[in-house]
This record gives sequence, structure tokens and C-alpha cells, in this order.
Amino acid sequence: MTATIGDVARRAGVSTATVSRVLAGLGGARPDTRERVLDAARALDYRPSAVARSLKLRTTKTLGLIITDIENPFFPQLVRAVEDVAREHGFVLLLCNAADDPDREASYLDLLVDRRVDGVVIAVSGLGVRHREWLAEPPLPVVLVNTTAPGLPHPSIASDNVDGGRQAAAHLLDLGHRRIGVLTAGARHAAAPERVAGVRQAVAERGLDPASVPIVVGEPDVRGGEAALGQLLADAPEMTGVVAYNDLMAIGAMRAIRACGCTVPGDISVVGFDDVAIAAYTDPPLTTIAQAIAELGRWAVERLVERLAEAGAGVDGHGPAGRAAGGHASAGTVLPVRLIARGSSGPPREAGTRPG
Amino acid sequence: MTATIGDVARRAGVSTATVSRVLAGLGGARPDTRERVLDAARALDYRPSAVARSLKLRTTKTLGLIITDIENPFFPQLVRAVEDVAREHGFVLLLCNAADDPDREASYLDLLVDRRVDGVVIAVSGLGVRHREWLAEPPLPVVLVNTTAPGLPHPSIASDNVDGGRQAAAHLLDLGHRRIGVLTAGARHAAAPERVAGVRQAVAERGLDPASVPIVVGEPDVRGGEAALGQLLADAPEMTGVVAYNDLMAIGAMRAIRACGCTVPGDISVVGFDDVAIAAYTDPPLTTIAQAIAELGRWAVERLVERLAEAGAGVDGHGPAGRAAGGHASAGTVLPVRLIARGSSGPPREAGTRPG
DNA sequence: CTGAAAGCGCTAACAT
DNA sequence: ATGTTAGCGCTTTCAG
Repeated sequence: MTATIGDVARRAGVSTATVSRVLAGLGGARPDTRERVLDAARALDYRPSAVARSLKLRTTKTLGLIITDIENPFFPQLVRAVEDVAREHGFVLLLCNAADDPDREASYLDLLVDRRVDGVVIAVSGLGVRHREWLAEPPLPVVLVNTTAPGLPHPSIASDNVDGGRQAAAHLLDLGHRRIGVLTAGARHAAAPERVAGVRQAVAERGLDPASVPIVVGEPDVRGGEAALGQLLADAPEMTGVVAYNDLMAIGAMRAIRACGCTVPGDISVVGFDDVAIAAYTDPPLTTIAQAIAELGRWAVERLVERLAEAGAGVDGHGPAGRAAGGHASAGTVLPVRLIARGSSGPPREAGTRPG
Repeated sequence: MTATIGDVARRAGVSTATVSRVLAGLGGARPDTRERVLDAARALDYRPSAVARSLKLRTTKTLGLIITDIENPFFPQLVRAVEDVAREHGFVLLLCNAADDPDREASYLDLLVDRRVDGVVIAVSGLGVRHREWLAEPPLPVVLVNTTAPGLPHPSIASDNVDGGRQAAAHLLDLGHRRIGVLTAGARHAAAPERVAGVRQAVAERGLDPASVPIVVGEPDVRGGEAALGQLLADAPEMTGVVAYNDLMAIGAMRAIRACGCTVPGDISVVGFDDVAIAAYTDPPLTTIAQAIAELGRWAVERLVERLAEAGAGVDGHGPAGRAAGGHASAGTVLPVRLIARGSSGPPREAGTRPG
């Protein structure tokens, strides 16, 4: 089948060592030998086996990427960024879509270890218990995106969720809304409480009572948003603005609002979170809190690669408990977010004029 | 660092062969030895190296997946399906996003060979020349999704694009539209001409002149659809219905229509293609031709796995030129598509009443 | 039932 | 400048 280095060596009349050297581009080979080797390799269509090399070199040039759910448009954008940067550094991605299943997520952790990937980017919205245990003594370098492992020394990065919630609510409040509601996600999602806290903060800053903000929990997808909004409307019929956990829920909320015969933003304003690609194209275009998705991915991979370089230079793999990259914020880097005001938010209508 | 099989063997007081057998679950080991081995493995937290095993077994249990552009929501859905099925069969995915760059796509081909993946799923919207050359003598089993390699014996699957175009146009025609336009994609996209042909066919079936259907080419994304619609409107102002190459273009088209002060479907009806997840949630919800995305992915992986099984049972890797799976439609399987009528299409307004 | 040993394809000392 | 050799960690005959 595929030619091996031995085949090339034989054909070129040299040793495998020479072939290896020539192909590695290290000098130290007479021009004519060099040529012969190159010719032989070409003639045989020789492709060095990365698996053999990995075994020898103890590095696979592969990164694992674990994500919560590839069907949430946030993740493809993140995957794209991670892959781009990994590629820049000569790494390939083993894609692990947890599909929202904690068991599947956990099993991927072991699989990545077995596969001897050089490092893993964990980009999940929340860490399960098994995950957390594993992270306490990870057999390989890890960096976290969108979550933190409190007390654990892994580099991590996330958006400023509290500020995001704050900005979303402030936007509505500044527009004149007085009763705003929140659509949030379950406990599994680490960012959810933070975003809620931000909303409360903004409300309090205006001298209103943060405890009076109605909150409904739902699945963080379109359907979940739709359902949750119904609940919210029932709980707080006088509400004129809603902050959603993410863009998908916001889209669901807009649908539900319309289904009630109300309009967006005429009757109720909606603010999302993420600024996924389609947010600009919904109708009305979604006002949302933009996360710097590409930067999230870039930072994660660069930190990982950095750490691998250190380790490669140093003595052992990466230190017992996977110490965080030297000097770098193991406390958790946080990226600023910004409000993108689009059509789904506007001033509240005069009281008492809502139809239905 | 990580324990090796040797460490386990030593600790259990047996040979590595025994450890291997026990861990492989093959019987033939006294219960007590078995226990000792298992204990040792557990104590050392032993994780067998998949790379060493791959070298020995000449199989990586890894599939390469090449896609055109992960940012088009069609692909995440496909990736999801491919990963699910691969996982069912014990395979992992090396994700290769071509990001719409033919060079990047081609370079991934070589990379996958180097990595010795067991097979590759090529899910791209069109094959470049380098790609086609490579496919003429692929060093590993390949299956094509969404494209065919004419004359080449690779299993391939795609939706019935002609029929899709036909259904889309027929829907509009049946609604009473007489002047329909088409937004298509460039030559790089294999499905584009097929879908156009389908539209023409439907038009001809109604006794209208297929040659008179205005067609504009654009990038197959929202922006492209927006731009192309402007052009289309300029070319054929009397048009009342448009069939877009995909949902993204359709969304762009709807935006552009609205930007002109017209309404969808009041003034112009729009039909998309793919039925991506968000299609149901645009406003108005998009009428579109649904592809069986999950089935596309499942079929591809199952065919690949099937072929690998044959090869594994047989003598060599997979035959010189990568013969197609025994008896299976190497001609190219085609999956039916179906129209999902939603809000973006409706009967044409009486002539002469369009605003602007 | 278990062990010894060869070898998957490659790289890197260490010779020469 | 090039060849010899010893593994990397695993599986699998082949013996015993």
C-alpha cells in the first residue's frame, strides 16, 4: 500500500536516517543524495506517517475541542476561530460535540487522552461534576472557554457576562422601560446567573427594585425562548422589555410575542446575547450583546500552544496538575462585550395601549 | 508521565501480552491474573495509547470530514449527523473546514492522508481541479456528499437538486406567479445549475418559456442574496416570485425586498433551499426545499464504515483505485427533497399594485 | 494460561 | 556526509 520510509531509502540507495533528514529539511546531505531521496519520495508518492512520527515524538499536533452543542450558531463561529488559529500553528482539531449530553462530554475527555492529543480546548457552557473532577488532575494541558473551573489553575477566558447583562438592561432602561423581564437558562449554564446578576445591577442602579424583576428559566434555544416568554408574560403582563439569555431564546421570544398579537419592539422590546451571525438578519434585526467570539477562540488556542511550547522546551510533559501558563491570568481572562442596538428594541409604548 | 502497558505489566507481575489480552477483553486469563491486571491498570490510571495501537493495527478509527464552510448553518447540521454516526461506530472526526478556500481544502486532503485516517467524508459544494485529480487515485476510501465525481467510482450522495428546483418553482407557479426569478450561485457550486435546471423544467411544464427566466448569480450567503436580488429586480421588475440557491440567499433576498419598500410575500414570494434550522424562525418563516441533512450524513458514514469493514476482512487496504462499496450505487445516490411551505410565499398580488 | 519476541514507521543519538 | 541502532507503546503469532 502506502510507501514507507524504508521503501524510499531502498529506492534511493540510502539509509532511512538519510531519508528522514532530507525530508525534515535539516541540511547535512550532499546535493546529489538529496536529489535522489527527493526523487524516490516523489516517485513513490511517499507520505510520512504522522502516527509513527507521533509515537516517536510523543506529540500528535492535534488539539481536542469540546463544545456544548454545534447546533447553536455560537459554536460554529467558535469552532471556526479555533480551527483557524490551530491551523496557523500546525495543529489539527478532533471535534467533540457534546450534543448537550454531560455523559457524552465526559466520555470525550477520556477519548482525547487516549488519543494523546497535545491539549484540549473545553468550550462548554457549564462543567458537570465528572468534568470538574477530571479537571482537578488533567492528564493533559487544558484551556477553558466560556467557563471557569473555580480554584483550578487552568487558563480560562469568557465574556464579561455580568456587564453584558448590565448593558442589556441599561439599554432598555435608558429607552424608558420600567418593567423588564429576564429569560434565563438552567443551572447547567454557568453564564446564566451572571447575566441575570448584571440585569439586576442595572435595575438597582436606576433606583428600582432588583428583586422585582421577573425571571423565567427555559432551554437556551428557540423553542425554549418561545415557551419561557409565554410564562413571563403570564407572570408579569405589564412588562415591556425582555433580556434573553442568548440570541436563540430571543428569537423564540420574538415569535411568542408576535403569536400573542403583539409587536416587537412596539409592545415589547427584546435584547439577545451573543450576536450570532443571523442576529442581524432576523426581523426585526435583533438588538444583542456581542461577544468577541473569534477572540475567545484565538486566545484559547494561543494560550494552549504557548504552554505546549514551554513544556516541549522544558523537562516533562506539563507539570503534575497542569499549571497555568506562566504569568498569564489563570484567574480567568474576561473579554468585554458590547451592545449592538438593532431593531428589536425601542421606547416603550404609552401605558395601556397594548392590544389583546 | 502517563503509564504504559509495560508499567502495568510490571506492577501486575505479568507480561505485556497478558495485559494486552486482559484489557482487550479477550478471555483466556485466569480470573486472579485478570484481577491483578485490572487492579494495576486502575491504580496507575492506565490509558492505552491510541497512537501506538494505530501504528500496530494500521487503523486510526478516525474519519476526516471536509466541509466547505462551517459558517453556513447547513454544515453544522451535517457535521452533527456525521459525528453522531461516526461515534456510533467508534470513530472520531478530524474536522477540516475549507472556509471556502480551495487551496485550504486541497491541503487538508494531504494532511488527512498523512494522519492515516481510515476514510474521509468530502462534503463540499463543488470539487476543485486539484481535488478531482486527487480523487482519481485516492490513497484512502472516500465518500462524497453533495457532489459527485463524474466517472469516478466513489460512493456519493446528494439531494435531488433538480427536483428541488422544480418543486420550488412549481410551488410558486401553482400559487399563480407567472414571472419568477432565480438567485443562483457561482460555477464552484455543483448543485447550482441543477437547481436552476429544475426551475426551468417546472416553467416549461406550465407552457411558459424557460429561457425567459431571469437568473442572477451571487455568493451563496445572506449578503450575496441581498445583492443579487437588487440585480434581479433591476433586470426583471415585474417578477413576483424568486427561488434562491439556498436559505441564506433567500434571507438576504427578503431583506433586500423589504429594503425596497416591498413586502414578502405580499409583493414578492421567496423560496429557499436546505431548510436550515433557522428557516422556520425568520420573519416571515421561510418557504424552502428541505434536504434530509441527517440522512445525508448517516448514509455517508455508513457507506464508509461498511467499506472499511470489507477492507479489514479482505486482503489489502482498499484496492488500488478505491473501488466503490460492493454493489452500492456508485452512480450516486440521490435523496428526495420536499417543499416546506411557510410564510414567505403566497399568491401574487394583483398586477400593478406594487408600491415604489 | 502465559511469556518471549517481532515489528508497525519513524527519529535521533551515536558511530563511522 | 551517511549508516546502525535503539526505541516510542502496543498487539500478536508462536512457544511453552
